[in-house]
Parts: sequence; C-alpha cells; structure tokens
Amino acid sequence: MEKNKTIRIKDIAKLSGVSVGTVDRVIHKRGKVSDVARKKVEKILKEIDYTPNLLAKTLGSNKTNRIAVLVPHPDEDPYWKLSLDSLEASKKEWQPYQMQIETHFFKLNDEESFKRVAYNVLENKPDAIISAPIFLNVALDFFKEIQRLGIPYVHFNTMINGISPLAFIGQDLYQSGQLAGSLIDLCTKSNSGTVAILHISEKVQHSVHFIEKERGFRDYFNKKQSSKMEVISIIIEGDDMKSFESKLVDAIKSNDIKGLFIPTSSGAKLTANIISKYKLPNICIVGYDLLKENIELLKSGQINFLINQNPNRQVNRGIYHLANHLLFKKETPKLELFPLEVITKHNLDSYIKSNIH
Amino acid sequence: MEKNKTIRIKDIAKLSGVSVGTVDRVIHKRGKVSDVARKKVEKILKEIDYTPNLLAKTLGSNKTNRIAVLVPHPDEDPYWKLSLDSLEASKKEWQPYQMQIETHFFKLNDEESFKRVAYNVLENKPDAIISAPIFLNVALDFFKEIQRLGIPYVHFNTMINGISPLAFIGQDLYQSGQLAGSLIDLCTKSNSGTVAILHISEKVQHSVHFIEKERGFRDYFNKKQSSKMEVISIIIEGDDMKSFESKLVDAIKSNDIKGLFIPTSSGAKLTANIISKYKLPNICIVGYDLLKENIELLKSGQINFLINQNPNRQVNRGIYHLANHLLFKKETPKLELFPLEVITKHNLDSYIKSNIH
DNA sequence: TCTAAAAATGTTTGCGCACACACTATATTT
DNA sequence: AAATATAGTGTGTGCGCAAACATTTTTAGA
Repeated sequence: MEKNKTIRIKDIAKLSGVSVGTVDRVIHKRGKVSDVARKKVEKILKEIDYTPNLLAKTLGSNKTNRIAVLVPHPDEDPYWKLSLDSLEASKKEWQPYQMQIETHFFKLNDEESFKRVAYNVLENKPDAIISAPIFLNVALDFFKEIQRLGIPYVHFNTMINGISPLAFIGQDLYQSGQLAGSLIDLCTKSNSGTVAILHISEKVQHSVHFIEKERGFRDYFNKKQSSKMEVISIIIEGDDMKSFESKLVDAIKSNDIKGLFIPTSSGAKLTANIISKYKLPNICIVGYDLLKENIELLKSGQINFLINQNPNRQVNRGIYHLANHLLFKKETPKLELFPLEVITKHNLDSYIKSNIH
Repeated sequence: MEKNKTIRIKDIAKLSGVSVGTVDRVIHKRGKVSDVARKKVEKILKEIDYTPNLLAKTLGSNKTNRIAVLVPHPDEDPYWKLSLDSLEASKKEWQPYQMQIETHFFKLNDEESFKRVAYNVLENKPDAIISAPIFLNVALDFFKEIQRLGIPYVHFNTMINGISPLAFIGQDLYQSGQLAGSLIDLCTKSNSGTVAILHISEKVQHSVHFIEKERGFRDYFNKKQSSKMEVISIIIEGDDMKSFESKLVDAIKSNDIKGLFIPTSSGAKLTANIISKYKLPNICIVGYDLLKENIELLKSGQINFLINQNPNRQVNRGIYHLANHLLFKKETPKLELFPLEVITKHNLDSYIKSNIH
C-alpha cells in the first residue's frame, strides 16, 4: 500500500540480480546480453508495470531532435498559408523537449523546386519529416530515399499510394464530397434541377484529391432515389478567367443550377465574385476551409457552407506524432482521419475563436 | 553562429561571476542575495535569452503531482459517462510526468453527496482540481475554499460567476442555441409555423445552461425578419413521462410544429420514441452530443442534427492545462470555448472514427 | 595450455535543475 | 575578546535515465 514508489531501472536491476547496464540492454535491445540474464530481467519486467520516466529519458539522452516540415510556399497559396498558421505554437510547444522544427518551402507548381528543396532537406539529415506529397512522380523517389535512410516521416493532406509513411493525416475525401452533396441538398429547397462541381485551375498533381471529392459528390445524388438532381462538372484550366466567367454564367443561366460545389479552398471567392458581378440568382455554394475570403463570404451569405480541412491542425498533429515517436517511441496510428467539420454562418465564430490545435 | 548551445544556469553563473547557487536565488527570488550580486546576475539575464530546461526542472524537483477530477457519477447519466470516455488516455498521457489523475464522483441530483465528495477531495490535498460546477450554492463555498488554499482549478461544461478558475472550458451556449435555431430553419422548408424547445427533466442546478441555449434559440428566430416562426417552450418536470407524452403530442398536433430543439443530450431519444410511437409527421429535430442512442437516431434519420459538446475533450483539455500549469508553469487561457460542431448523418462517421482529443 | 579476441556484465558520468548543506565574512552579543 | 548570530555565497547531491567506459568472464585459436 505504502510503497507507491515509482519503479526505476535501478529497482529492476536489484530485483533481477543484475546491473542497471544489463537492464538497460534488455529494455532497449542493444548490446550483448546472455539468455540467462535476459530472462531474469524479462521475468521481472513482466511482473511489474515499468513505465520509464520520460523526463529523465529525454534529459539523459541529451539529444536535440529536428523535424523538417516540407510544404508549398505559403505566399503562393492561401490554403498552404493556413497550414502554417499555428506552426509557431507547435514550435513553442516542443521547444522544452529539445525538439527543433524547421520549415522548407517549395514552389507549388514547380517540380524542379520541389526536387531541389527536398534533397536539401535530406542533406540536412533531419530526424523526422512531415510533408504534403505533391508531384507524385518526383515525390515517390524522394520518399523511397527517405525510407531507405530510415528517417521516420508523416504525410498530410493528400494520401498517395506506393509508400507507407508512419502516419497519414487528412480527411476521407469521398465522404467529404458526399457531405458537400448533402449540404447542397439541404439548402436547395427543390428536388430537381442541376448541381455543378467546379474545377478551377486545378493542377494535375492534385487530381487524386479532387477526383475523390467529385466521386463522393456525384454518388450522393446518384444514390438518393427521391432526387432528380442532375450533376455536371465545369472545368477551367490554366488561368483563363474570362472563359471561366462565360462558362459559368452560361451554365447557370441555361441549366437551372441550384447548387455549386467548389472543392478548392480558393475557388469560392472567384465564383462568388462572378455571381455577384452578373447579379445571378441565389445559388447554394459549398466551399472549403477558413480562408479569410471564405470567412467573409460566409458571413455575408454569399456562400452557404464551408467544410473545414483544418490544414494547420493536420500539420500540428503530424508534428505531435513525430515528436512522440522520436522522444517516447510511441506508436502512431497509420491513418488519422480528421472529422469533416461543417461551418455555417452560425458556428463560424466559435471556430475562429477556438484555439484548439 | 556556431554556439547555438543552450544556456544553462551554470553559464549564467560563469558570465556574471557568481555561483550557480546565487543565480538560482536570483531567478527564484529565494534566500539572501546582496544587491551587488543580484545586479550582476540580472544584467546577464537581461542580455541573454534564458529559457530553463523544463525537463530538468521537473526532474530535479522530483515531485508527484495529483490532479483531482470531480464529476457526476457516469453511471447516472450518459452525458457524464461520455465525458470520461477518454480519461484513460489522459491518464496514460500524463503518467510519465509523475502526474496522477484521480476521479471523484458525486451523485448528480444530490447536494449532500457533492458536499461530501468535494470535501473529501480537499482532504486529499490534490495539487490541482478540475470539476463541473453543479450545485451553484454549495459549489461556491467549495471553490472559495479551494481558492483560499491556493489550489489551481479549472471548470468545464458550465460557467458560473463569482469565482475565477484558472480556466473555463466549454462552449458559448447562447451561440449554441442560435446555431440550433439556424439548423432547424435550414431543414424546415417553410417560413411559418411553430418551433419548440423542450425542457425535459431538467434540474434546477442546470438552469443557467439551458436558459442560455433557449435565449440564443429564441433570438435566432426573433432577429430573422423574413421568418414568422413562432417559438414555444414545452416543459416537463420530474419524471412524469406520461404527462410529457400528452403535452408533446398535443403541442405537435395543435401547433403545426416544424422543429424541435432538445437542449439535453439524453432528451432526443425520449422525444424520437414518442414521435415514432404516435406516428407523428416528420419534424426537424436538433439534439446534443454523440450518445450511442443519438448516433443511431441520426443514422436512421429520426433526428436531423446533433451539436457536439465534446465533453470528453473538455475534460482532457482541462487536464492538459492543469498539467502544463503544474509542470511547466505555463499560463492557461482564462476561457477556452470549443467550436460548435455540427453533426449530420453525413459527417457522423468521420467524427466517430476520428480519435483526436 | 596459453593467449587474444569476443562476449557479457558492472560502474561511472553527465544531462540541467532544485535544494540541502557547508562555508566565509561580518555584525552582534556577552 | 571570545562566543554567537546572521547575511551572503559556494559546493554537493539526487532526480531517472542514456551512454560511455571499465572490468570480468567466456570462447576460440594456435
């Protein structure tokens, strides 16, 4: 009863009749240990519930760990800027544990830039890497190299096949599309008409991302018997805004469009602008993420729903897993899917004010 | 450039020409130090950016901290059960830091039980307390006593006035009510009729909680010009289910009720059962929290929305703050408001599968 | 059988800090 | 003037662990 004392390696050593060095070797599977000694120690370990003092562990090993964050340059894209919004908090959080977090940016639409930065990261020999895998082809080689080097790594935002990171952090994109369908269905009072998914300036590299969302979106309406809603896609490539404008306006005018699904976070603003410019009738719009512009559009009622992908929390969570892996050898979940957060005009504030990462 | 070495007390001592003991005394304002020595040390401290190693700090002081969790008994109410669902994870998380978490349960509707358990907690002399402040009158004395003793404490779920905990963790209940209004508005296709807020077996002690929600709910419809929706309250006290049944059925049949707002998490099931029993027309229902029953009702379409209060994350977050306060002297936010999470049939899965606390 | 190498085990140090303790110099009392 | 108190300062130990180091034991080779 009284002896609620914490069990130390020293205690285990005494109990099993060996020295602390041997216990250390058994616990960490390092160095040479005879079968006899190993069994003595393992017996004791099985009997008692030894949890190492993590403070002492980290302090004793006296190592500064470095985690590399490899992401598109935040100045080029508001979505990626969002992902780094609370990175400072992460840095502060892990600083007391001698955990350094280093960011490396590559250009979103420049494969060469990715290559350069990625191999620069490798030369730096970080202890762990978290990255958003854009550029499938190039990235694959890179991640295979990481794997060869035995550096633990985590992916977020987009899942890719062919490599197995410690963890993937993101959302179920198919479900996300379905949710978008259901939300449009909800604010559209009628049961017939057309809904459209807009693909605006999407780069090939992202395609997996959007294909999944579209599949979910279409399936929602396909599977709903009572609905006679037609689903169309509107695609604009490159930066040809003029053609997009006319395409969209045409489609809306000729198709009795009831709802628009915009799977890129930065697309909602463009769309809302056009609708307002041409004074088109009110259409239900579902977009993504709490970009500054999107927040305004939601407040003013120009768009109806945002689905929150929480990119900053994805990054923080990835760092959390890596730090725990490095410091405490904790296992990470292979797959961490974030909840699909529905943001409306009426819970927007609570999301903005909430500082939970 | 090269000397990115961490600065230790030892370094400060050398720089200011005194011993580590004196530096320690200056930093912690303890013991006797001559003005000359103090100034020498303070000069150096001002010049450099000293951040103590928190691991060493905690390890060196070698103290086991205990956090007391004071909550209603989970067997009596599914909501409170939910709040403890991930407590084990919290315990495991903090165990390595010599942080013990002890739970103390009181009976939800028994003031005497609260008193007894609360003072039992005090006798135990925990290093910190997190609790859900039910029983305003009794609780007030208790928390004043805690404050007198200088024990840091955190509140969650319900905010009360007159005491100032280290942090309050919960949601903006007024906004929550507004959100509920907007959700009912959303799935109700018409602009007129009646919506009702149901107060089912609510104990007096909770009243603040529900008053705020009702205020938000009513205000939503009051402030909306285009809406001619009438808002009524249906109240049932005690456990008089029969009277509730007739009251509810009457109200629905005679009032053209379009939507129901059920501010208690366990109330949705009762209501849905009655509606199904009397084969009443489809009514939009907004409830609270991911209770097992509510999940089923949402899946089957018997209720339309749940607002997630995330009680388990509230507790975990409170423990997180207290642990950081005790271990690292970190400041906690006075007020941590959780986002108002909207759960529908179509993002439910993503919430259930997500293991983020 | 002797010896060098390898295997197995034990011992010590240091991580950065808190805190108890020891010591010196000066002031105060007897 | 000696004894004692007091302000000020420095030193040493321990927290629990990792890792380098030191020592003993066993094995293999000639």
